[in-house]
Amino acid sequence: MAAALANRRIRLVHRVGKHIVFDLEESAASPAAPGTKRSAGKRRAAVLSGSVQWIVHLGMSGRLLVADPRLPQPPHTHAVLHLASGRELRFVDPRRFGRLAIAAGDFEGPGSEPLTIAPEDFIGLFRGRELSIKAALLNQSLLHGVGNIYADESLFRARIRPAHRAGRLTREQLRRLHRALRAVLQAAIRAGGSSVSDYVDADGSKGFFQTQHRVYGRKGKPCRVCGAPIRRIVLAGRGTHFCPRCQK
DNA sequence: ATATGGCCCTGGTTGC
DNA sequence: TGCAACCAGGGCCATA
Repeated sequence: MAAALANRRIRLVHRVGKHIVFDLEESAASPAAPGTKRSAGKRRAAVLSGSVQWIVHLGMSGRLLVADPRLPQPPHTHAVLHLASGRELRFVDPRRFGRLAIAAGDFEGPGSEPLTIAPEDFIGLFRGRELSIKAALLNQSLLHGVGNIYADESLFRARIRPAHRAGRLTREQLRRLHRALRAVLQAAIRAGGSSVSDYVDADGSKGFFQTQHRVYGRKGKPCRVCGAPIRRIVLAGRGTHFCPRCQK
């Protein structure tokens, strides 16, 4: 991975599902550094030619931080990229659920993008499926980019029970869910994300969408719409929060 | 093909 | 107060 990243210019940083994608420019035929073993050159040529992407998944506790190299590296710093600016791009991840990878310039997640999928296609994703709508929302090969918080929040806003079988929802319910999911994701992005425990952006700044959560992390607290206590169950192995009165 | 559940991993919280 | 047990969760893998 280090060989694939060396001397590349970062052209663009974007997002595919939950993955952060760095598009890297082809290396400018940079001569092998003095001391580089020639024998390794041939095998690396395939990786080093053509467009390359660096793929980062933050998992639960991962952070990408741009920092002054004179600052001490925090614990659990697993990768450090030395930038031409003199600063460092650090990947820090205490729980090690994050992932780093190299792609050949064609990385795309398996699922559809919730912010751009057409309503009919969204409805079609769930047809005939017997799993819960909550589990379906978390399945990255159907939709990518939706995690536990935004699954719960969008189901609340669409007034749908998380345990409801995905394939038995009405078209109207799925249309509502599609709209709610888009609205939740857009609002969360505007707010800089949900810093429930670990998430920060590249400057170390926390997001603040967690102040707008209506069900996630509010077990036992009154529903902001009807006042009923928010319930928490486990679905698809994940904590799942909903209002027993508002969500049918 | 589809669905489910265990597992990884550490820091924060809870309970005694 | 101090320590241990427990819990959180995204994705991969084995299993049904």
